[in-house]
Amino acid sequence: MIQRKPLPSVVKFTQLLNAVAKMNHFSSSLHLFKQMCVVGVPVDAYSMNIAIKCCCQMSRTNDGFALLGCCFRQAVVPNVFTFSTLLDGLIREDRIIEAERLFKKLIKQKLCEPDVVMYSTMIKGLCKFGNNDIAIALLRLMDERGCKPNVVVYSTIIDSLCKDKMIEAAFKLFNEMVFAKGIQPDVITYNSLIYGLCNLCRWDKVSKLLKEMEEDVRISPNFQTFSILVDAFCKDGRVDEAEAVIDIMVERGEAPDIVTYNTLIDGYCLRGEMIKARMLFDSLTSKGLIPDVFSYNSLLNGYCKSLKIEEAMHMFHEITRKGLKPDIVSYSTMLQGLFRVGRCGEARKLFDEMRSQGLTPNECTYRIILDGLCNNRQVEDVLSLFHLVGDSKLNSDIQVYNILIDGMSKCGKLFIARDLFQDLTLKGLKPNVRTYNVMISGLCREGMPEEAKHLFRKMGESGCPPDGVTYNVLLQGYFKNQNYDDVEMLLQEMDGRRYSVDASTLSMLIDEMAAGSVDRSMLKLIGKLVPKEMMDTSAVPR
DNA sequence: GTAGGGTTAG
Repeated sequence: MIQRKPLPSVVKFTQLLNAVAKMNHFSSSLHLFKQMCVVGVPVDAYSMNIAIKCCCQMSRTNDGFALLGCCFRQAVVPNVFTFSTLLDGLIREDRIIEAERLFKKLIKQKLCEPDVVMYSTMIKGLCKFGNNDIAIALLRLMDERGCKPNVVVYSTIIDSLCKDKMIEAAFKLFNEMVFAKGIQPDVITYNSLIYGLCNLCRWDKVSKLLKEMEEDVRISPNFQTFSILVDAFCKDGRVDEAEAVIDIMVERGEAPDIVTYNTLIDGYCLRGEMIKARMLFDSLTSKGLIPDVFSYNSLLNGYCKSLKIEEAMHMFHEITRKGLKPDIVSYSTMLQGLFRVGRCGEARKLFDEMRSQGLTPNECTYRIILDGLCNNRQVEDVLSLFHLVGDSKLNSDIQVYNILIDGMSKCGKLFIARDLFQDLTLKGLKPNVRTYNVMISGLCREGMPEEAKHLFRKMGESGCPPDGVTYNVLLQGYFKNQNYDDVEMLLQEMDGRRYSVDASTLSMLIDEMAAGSVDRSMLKLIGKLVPKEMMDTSAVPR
């Protein structure tokens, strides 16, 4: 094109730029734009906007602003498209303050009149930063200023409310859109609502909404809708329902991809249903799909959790045989599995292999190793690793302290656990509820229920109120230390906060009742603390 | 005869 004389029109060039950009080849598109400038194509706002868009999409919004400068020099007048693109770029880069500043400046200096797209972009930015209320205020404002909100504007806010689990507010806005404004929802609006409902496990409402979609001839569930459902069902452990959704996808020609199947495989693995997981995995190739590292990682995790370490190891080697490369997750999963069955030597060898493959342990790998060593009572190794890592980012993690405090007290090194508990505050870390729980459990284990009680009382004041686990741990500690005087008060407090006893506490309580250490007057209270599921005797043969 | 905004997932 650039060799033709005369040069093709800027429109022809712009079509090319746009086509390349639409294929996500932003740097190529930008390169073409630069060449256009060099050969003297008279660039206009259209082509300029595509070039700016390319910069923004590559998270180089500053370069986009530089191009805006070029606009002014070449007497190309930026328009509402230009500014919307830049505004979107800032928001993509989480530069919300600058985005707000730009938006206000555009209005104040009348550089352009915001249209519905610009408002929706700004609203998206506000939502992204948790300002749903301000986003709604802007929705009202645009309406007042004579710019009619459309389905995109509403859907943006509805989606954000759904993500923040504010489902009632989302439906309020949805009803306003449909009934007060007469704006028809589309499949994206529905997908956001379905996602929100799934997240809250409101399955009855989900199916109601799906029916509503089916009845509306203009809208039908799409690939995304089904993906949301598969994912949500799996997360809630309802893997069979997820599989049914996949069957519907196949029927409807919305071919599930490898990611969809991986979700399902992972769902089975998390439930320990390894036979089903494996069958599904083995059936992938016949469906024309090739397992990726994620597929393997789910299986590794499943086999390791089911303590089928040989099978896990076999699949691990299979990754390389299939021409894939095990990633940090594959290695970390295998390490966890090996530690779990006490094969520390092999774990060490695998760790070295991992490093020789150029993989760097991440926070998760580090925690797995610390936890694994603790559980295998390798106290010296744990401590030397911890000190070796020193004051780095890896050790600025409350979870690391939780593992170590728990590990040390379980290995009979309560004094180390206590020191760690002291030290973490010095590092600017805040103990979370798990930190307190492991520390309280440790103190009870070593016969110090008074100190445990003291810590327990301190939790509320420290802005970290005890949870159900804390109560269970402390209750068990009181019995273990024959500290019967405090039991009743603790039980009453549990009842007041609607916490219940867990299975191990319950079995301990039963033993204590049999031994006569629980006063009969407490039986009613204890009864209230036993969750209904545990009372279910239908599974117990008579 | 060309440009900008909203949904899922490891």
